[in-house]
Order: sequence, then structure tokens, then C-alpha cells
Amino acid sequence: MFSIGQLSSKVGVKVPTIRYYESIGLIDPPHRSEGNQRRYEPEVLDRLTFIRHARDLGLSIDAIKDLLILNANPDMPCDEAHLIANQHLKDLARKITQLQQLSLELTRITQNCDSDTVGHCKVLEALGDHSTCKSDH
Amino acid sequence: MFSIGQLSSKVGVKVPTIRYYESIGLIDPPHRSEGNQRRYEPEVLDRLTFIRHARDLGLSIDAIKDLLILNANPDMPCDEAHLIANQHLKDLARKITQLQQLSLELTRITQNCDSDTVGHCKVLEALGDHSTCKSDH
DNA sequence: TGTAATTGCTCTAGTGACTAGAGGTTCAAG
DNA sequence: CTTGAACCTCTAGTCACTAGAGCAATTACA
Ligand SMILES: [Zn+2]
Ligand SMILES: [Zn+2]
Ligand SMILES: [Zn+2]
Ligand SMILES: [Zn+2]
Repeated sequence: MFSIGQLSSKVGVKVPTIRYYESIGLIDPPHRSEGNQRRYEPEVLDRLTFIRHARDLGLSIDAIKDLLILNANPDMPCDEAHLIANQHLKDLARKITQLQQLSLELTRITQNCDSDTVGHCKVLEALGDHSTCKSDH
Repeated sequence: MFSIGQLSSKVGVKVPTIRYYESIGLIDPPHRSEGNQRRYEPEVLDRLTFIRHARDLGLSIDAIKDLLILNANPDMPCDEAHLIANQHLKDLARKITQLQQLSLELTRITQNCDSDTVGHCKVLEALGDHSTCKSDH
């Protein structure tokens, strides 16, 4: 039996976050002490660890909800889990590509100014003007 | 004199977003028609175009506020503008690196399963267990 | 001039995934 | 038995919008 603070330090999820996860139905409400404090059984450790790691990998709460449902049914096919992971991988790739484009554009922009004052600053000019950009964004 | 809808289509910023920008003080409240509708002078075009492009490049509203203040003082040194842009560039680089790590990790994870059922799914196992990961996240 | 379609107005609430704070209660150690 | 840490609930704030309700003004066309 853990208090919420002990659970928190064991899995590395902050106390308010654990309560938040309970409030959105991601983890079950635990039993309470006589004084109404949360008391967790050891089983919650696995679930919360899973949630923590999946969040660290960037998966959304909704995706994690689905994965947890799957996890609870060992006889189901695991295609759907693969699908969710692959979808997230695609999302990541898209995001990375876009950020790289922005980075390139901004690198170009920031290397352009040989003025000292705002009036002729090429950086400010380029920030306000898409026409000199090489890519869409 | 533009209506908010005309301004919106000219600069590619949605009508509610323009009103939102006004509400947070990013653009000045324009004059109103007799019927209380917003009527914009042409000067707002530049400002809103600047905002739009800077947002597209990923800059925060706060950063844009600072840049707009600079923009209004042509005699000031432009170091601060460079600083803001460079800071954003750093943020971008950090974000990209992190997403690339996640992507690598997830690629590894998703290529690991030769099971058909959830019970022995390596993907689900790896999602819940950081100990097999090659990087921090 | 009549009327209908479009555009505009304000206000509130919702998004995602938490985080911060107020104001109070319970627990564990000494 | 006292003290201080940890816990409780509830509300509101974060960021940059977006959606919707319910109504008013404008514009286009007949
Ligand atoms: Zn400059
Ligand atoms: Zn551009
Ligand atoms: Zn599998
Ligand atoms: Zn990991």
C-alpha cells in the first residue's frame, strides 16, 4: 500500500499529475485511508509506469488509453498497437520535417543582417516578409 | 478601410484570430462603423502580416510583441531582435534533437514484434519499459 | 425598396496535459 | 502530544487559438 507521494517518487510522475490521471479515468480511483487519503495497491505501478514511458515517448493520452485497453486483453491481436505506434511515428516524422524547415529558414534569416539599427535590420525585415523564404510553412 | 473579413483574407489570418489578437493587445482596436463593426486602416496590413509570418516561423506571441516594439523604434540597435531570433533557433534545435531521439526509439520499438497477440507483443512491452531504450527522454 | 444571404458582433467554453495556489485536514516522527 | 510534512478538494491559469450560441449589421440582387 502506497501513499500518493510514495507512488509518485516510485514512478516519477508528479502527485498532481497522478490525481489528474485519476480525474480523466486513466487510472482507477484507489481505496482511501480512514482520513480519506489515497492508498494504492502495487498493481498500479505497472500501469503508471507504462503511462509515464508512453508519455515520454510523446504518445497522447488518448492513444495511451487505447493501448492500455489492449494491454488488458492478452488474446487480442496486437495489430492495433502497432498501428498506434506507427501512426505516432508518422506524426513525429512530419513534425521533425517541419521544424527542420523552420530552422533552415530562420538560420538564413538570422545570418543576413549587417546593420546595427532596427531601421535597416534584415532580420526584422525577413521575419515580416515571407517572399524571400525558400520554403512554405 | 477594410472589414475584418477583408483583412482576414488579405493576410491569411482567420477572423476570430484577429479579434483574439486585438483582445490580447497585439493589434490596436480599430475604428468602428456606425453599426459597431470593425473598420481597419491599411497600416494594419503590415503589422498583421509580420505577426502572421513570425507565427508561421514558430515564434511565440510574447516574442512577437517584443519584436513589434522594436520595429516601431528604427533608431534602436537591433541586437535584441537578433537575440530573440537566435533564441528561437536554439529552441528549435533542441526540439528537433529530442523528436529525432523519440523517433529513433520508436522505430526500434515498432520493428521488434513477431507476435500476433497482445500477450507477447514486443511493441507493447517496449512502450511500457524504458530499460531497453538506448536514449533518455 | 424589400428581402435574403452573408458577414459581423459579444460572450462563453473547450482544446491538451498538466501546473499553481488557496485553504483546510491527516499522518508520521519524535 | 506536538510539530511539520504530506495530503485533501476546488478553482483558475497556461498557450494560441477554435467552436458555438444568439443576435445585429451589411451587401447583393430583384
Ligand atoms: Zn539586425
Ligand atoms: Zn516565410
Ligand atoms: Zn505486437
Ligand atoms: Zn524509453
